[in-house]
Amino acid sequence: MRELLEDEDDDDDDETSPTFISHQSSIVNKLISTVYSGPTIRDVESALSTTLRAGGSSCRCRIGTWVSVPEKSLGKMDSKYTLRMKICGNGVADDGYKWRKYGQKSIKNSPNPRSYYRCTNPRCNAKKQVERSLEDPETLIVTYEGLHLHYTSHFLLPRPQDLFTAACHAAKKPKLQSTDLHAEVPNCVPPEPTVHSPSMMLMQQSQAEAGRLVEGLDEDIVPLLVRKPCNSTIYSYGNNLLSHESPPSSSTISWSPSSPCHDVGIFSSIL
DNA sequence: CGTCTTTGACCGGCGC
DNA sequence: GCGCCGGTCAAAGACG
Repeated sequence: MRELLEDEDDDDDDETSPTFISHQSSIVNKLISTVYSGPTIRDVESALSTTLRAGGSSCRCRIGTWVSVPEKSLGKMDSKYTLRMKICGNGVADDGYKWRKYGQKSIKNSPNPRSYYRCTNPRCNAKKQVERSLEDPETLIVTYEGLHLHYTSHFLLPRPQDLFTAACHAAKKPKLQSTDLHAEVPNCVPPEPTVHSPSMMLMQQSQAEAGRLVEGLDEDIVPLLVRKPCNSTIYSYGNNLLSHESPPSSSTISWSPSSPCHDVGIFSSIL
């Protein structure tokens, strides 16, 4: 844990303020981030600010989801944040959490209904709203509210054989979870996790640490690879767009500071 | 039989 | 106060 905190301090100078109060809040934030393994508002803010500094307002997930973040959601970082995501084929990227749909409403001036989901974990008050974009029917507008008070496995990088086994189990189970847009994983390929960004490496260490701390705590998680099928996957290597049938890794994160488009692993866990 | 989705009803906030 | 609208509830049905 101490190593975790020190590592994160090295990674984020903003939280190493000499004042006691800020130090306290820093510790609290780290404790929270240790228990909560999903993306935090700060994570999102950090990732988004990086993207915006690079001159763009969109991110690209290696999973194949095109993410465009409205700038209006950046100014006020409360417990809500909105993401736009491209539907991949007949499915949509999922965020690894299990959601239960509790309502659907048709919205005024919108032909597309809005679906309301709640995290199935009883300890968690996270919610999300999903609706299709008016401009582009293939784009989903996902609004997240609240934080997941439990841990997911996105950054724990489960053993490749575990992912493979889980993916094969999923392939045997046609029933889809959470949304009506999910699709089955097209290829069961054991991933080879790689990390390109030092900060993301630290995040993975943090997640692994959190996983050890809360081991056995959470059960309603599904490996990201299993739940994020994309028949047509968009990759980003710098400014180049590549298409592949299957991603080399569900948790691979590449980062190019000079590129307006990034592979942002944190968003793959959000979506 | 348990879990999840669907969908109409209900409730509260907000503007007029 | 009233109506509109978005968010949530809960009963019923579907499904494995």
